[in-house]
Amino acid sequence: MSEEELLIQQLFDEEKLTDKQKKIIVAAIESFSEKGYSATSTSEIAKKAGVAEGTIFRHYKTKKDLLLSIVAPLMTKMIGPIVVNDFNKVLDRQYDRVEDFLKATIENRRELLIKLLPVIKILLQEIPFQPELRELFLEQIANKIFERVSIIIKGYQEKGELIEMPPESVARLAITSILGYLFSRYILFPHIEWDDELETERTIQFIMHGLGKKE
Amino acid sequence: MSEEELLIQQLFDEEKLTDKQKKIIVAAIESFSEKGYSATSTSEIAKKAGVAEGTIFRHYKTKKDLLLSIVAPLMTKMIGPIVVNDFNKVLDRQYDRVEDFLKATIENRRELLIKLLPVIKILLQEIPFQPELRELFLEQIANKIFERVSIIIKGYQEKGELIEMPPESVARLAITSILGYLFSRYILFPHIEWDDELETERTIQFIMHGLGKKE
Amino acid sequence: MSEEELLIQQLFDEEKLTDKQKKIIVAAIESFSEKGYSATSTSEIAKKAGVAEGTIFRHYKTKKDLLLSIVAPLMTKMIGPIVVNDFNKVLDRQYDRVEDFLKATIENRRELLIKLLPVIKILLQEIPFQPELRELFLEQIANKIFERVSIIIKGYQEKGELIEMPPESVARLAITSILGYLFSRYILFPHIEWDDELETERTIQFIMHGLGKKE
Amino acid sequence: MSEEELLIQQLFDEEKLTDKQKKIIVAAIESFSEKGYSATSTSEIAKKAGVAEGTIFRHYKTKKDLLLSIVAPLMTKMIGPIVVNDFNKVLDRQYDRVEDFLKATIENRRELLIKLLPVIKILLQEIPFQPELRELFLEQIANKIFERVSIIIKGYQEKGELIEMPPESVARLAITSILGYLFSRYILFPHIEWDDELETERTIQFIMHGLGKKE
DNA sequence: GATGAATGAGTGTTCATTCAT
DNA sequence: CATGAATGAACACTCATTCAT
Repeated sequence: MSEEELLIQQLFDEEKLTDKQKKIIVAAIESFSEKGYSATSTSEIAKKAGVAEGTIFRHYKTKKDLLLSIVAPLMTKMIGPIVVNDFNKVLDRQYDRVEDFLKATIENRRELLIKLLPVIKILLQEIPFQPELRELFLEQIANKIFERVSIIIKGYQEKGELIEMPPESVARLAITSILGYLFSRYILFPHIEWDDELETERTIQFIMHGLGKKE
Repeated sequence: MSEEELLIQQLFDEEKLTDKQKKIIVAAIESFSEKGYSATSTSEIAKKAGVAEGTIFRHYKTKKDLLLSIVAPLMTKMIGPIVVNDFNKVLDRQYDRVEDFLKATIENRRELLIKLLPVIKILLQEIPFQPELRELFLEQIANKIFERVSIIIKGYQEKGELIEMPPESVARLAITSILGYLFSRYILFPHIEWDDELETERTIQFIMHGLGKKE
Repeated sequence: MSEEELLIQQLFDEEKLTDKQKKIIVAAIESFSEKGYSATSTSEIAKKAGVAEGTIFRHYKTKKDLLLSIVAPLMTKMIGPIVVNDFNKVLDRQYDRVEDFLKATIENRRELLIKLLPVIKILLQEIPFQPELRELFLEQIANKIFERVSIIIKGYQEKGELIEMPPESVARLAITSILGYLFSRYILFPHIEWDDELETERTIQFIMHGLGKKE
Repeated sequence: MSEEELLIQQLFDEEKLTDKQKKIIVAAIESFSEKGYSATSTSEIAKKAGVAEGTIFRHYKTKKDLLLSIVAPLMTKMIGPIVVNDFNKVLDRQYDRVEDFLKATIENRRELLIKLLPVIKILLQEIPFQPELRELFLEQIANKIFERVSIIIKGYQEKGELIEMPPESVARLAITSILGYLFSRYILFPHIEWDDELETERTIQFIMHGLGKKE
């Protein structure tokens, strides 16, 4: 729980959350990611959080409000820094090769990613059904990231490190490969033993060189 | 509707479905894929199908039963043939190069895939929450496909067409790339104009050669 | 089942019952007496009887019809003979003493009573809730029996065998004692070992001499 | 209604019942005893109680819970005092003769019994179908009462007031006679005019001396 | 005569939300 | 602020009954 609380503070610290609010958020994340948003009842969240049912609605006008208040900061607070911090390093030529950039990005975000996995899962699950979420996502992620990423990609393309292909396609292929790994790893086959470092390596190798054998 | 009916017949033909049953299935697929399984009520399905609510439960004991009866045939009827028909062609050396195999597989399944997309969407959405579904999926797909695919992959690896990498990893990377494309194409950004043929080509190229530039 | 079938024939023989009808009756008796009339569904009866749901309603217009068709013959066919046969024997002075009459009546009806217990249980359970049943019961039993019994009782009273008390009260006390025994024996404490003969003896003794010690 | 409210308070006073809870209980008792537990719907109770249907389920998890919460106190609160208060008086030799004991017991409980009759009716009706009820009944009544009653009976037997017969049989005969009277009086023939005092007298006389004439 | 698909009102129960305390 | 009783619409599901086959 205290592990989760840290995550909560990382995601939600700026707005001052009361103790009860934190408990509600933690409980909601747990339930939403386990059973899905629609299949989770507010009373269940209240019970798990140890607060009265009414308390939830004092802080969040509706259930959907609660969902948004969980998922929105993920997009604004989490993705933002990645783009700004990490990408700037790339733009500052700190990584000569794409591999190194990818590796570094994944590496120093892995722990955070795993911690955030429940929230990411909620986000991915609900994006198809919540127009507000989709729009928020498109504004915050798709556009911002693609904008930045395009520059990076173009940079590497100019250096001859990446093939000529519209940056959006490059981004799509790279990102879905990484998310595909996470999906297989943590949602489809969580019970299998994974050598995470090796499999990350392979995923990066795949992104860079594909499956075809070089002769 | 008649388009959808064709799909229904393709997926469900063996069991003789009554007229009302078909209408229920069509309505359920539409609603489940639009709003999600949990957020769809049986009364809504009944209204959309133009039948009494009781009629649903005469044919499907529970709501979950209805979900399974929609999604299960997708796995047994759809994936089966792909494995058996297409893969046999590969084993029979009809495709010399992996590219050709991938292309042919995607190409002649594309229409079906698009038609089945709502059902696929339902499947992907509910797998994380329905243990029965996950198990069914693992039995029907993961195991059967990986078994077959391993042979094919090993074959190409022996021919020097594919890099040395455990077949499971190869399969995972290839498959998630394809599904990632479909997810981006039809779920995340369905409103963007896509040049499907070109993007398929790129996805295959990516799978084969990655993003790194050959010099 | 063949045991029960005999009972069915005894109760229902005159009207010619089809095979299916018999099965319905047997199933209904079993379910009604196990779970009560209201808590038993017609579909359940149909399943237990091995007939289609519609078949029940071909023979019995409504569920209540089915109930009445089970319980009514108990009153007309069962109680009738007791009154006519046995009571006539008493009137014919075949039993000098009340004890002997009671003993003989209970004795040679015991097996039948036990077999009919499920139906009796249904009758007792539903009398408070079904006005039709209550009226039928009052007409068939209360009035007919009390009429006859009054004569018998008056006879024994004149012989000085019974105390002076209005015959209705005498009848009530005697009958509830016997039914109270059956209720304790078969409904409240069926799992206890009972010495039936002894306990019947005691019940009769109680009816005749009460609990007070003669000095 | 205010009459019934008194009853409610007598049965349920210890737990503090809200106003709505009382109304629900009163309505449930009325409906259950009029139509039986299974034939009564929760919506009907809600309507009669003037509360929302959801309110019932806030206080009682299930419909059966409501039944138990009505019937259980009858056993613990009603029967308990009888056993403790009245029986102690007997043990304290306050009643020399069994008749006096029986008379006093019935007399000073009659009003309460009549008020509780609806609840008693529910109890008697549902005992055959609700295993929980039967067990509760056996624990609370059968065992506790028989234990106490045995002592009393043995006491009177030693004094030569009661015949030699196993105390359980004595208890069964006495109790079913009293209940048989109540059943005839209030359930089977409530519409007939009864001289209650006289009929109670007769029932006691019957229990003590039976129907046989002393010469 | 027998079937079982079809019905729609009704079942017990849960829901998100409100509001007096 | 926080509570939890209260709500009534909605929920998944069952019911007795009908009727075309």
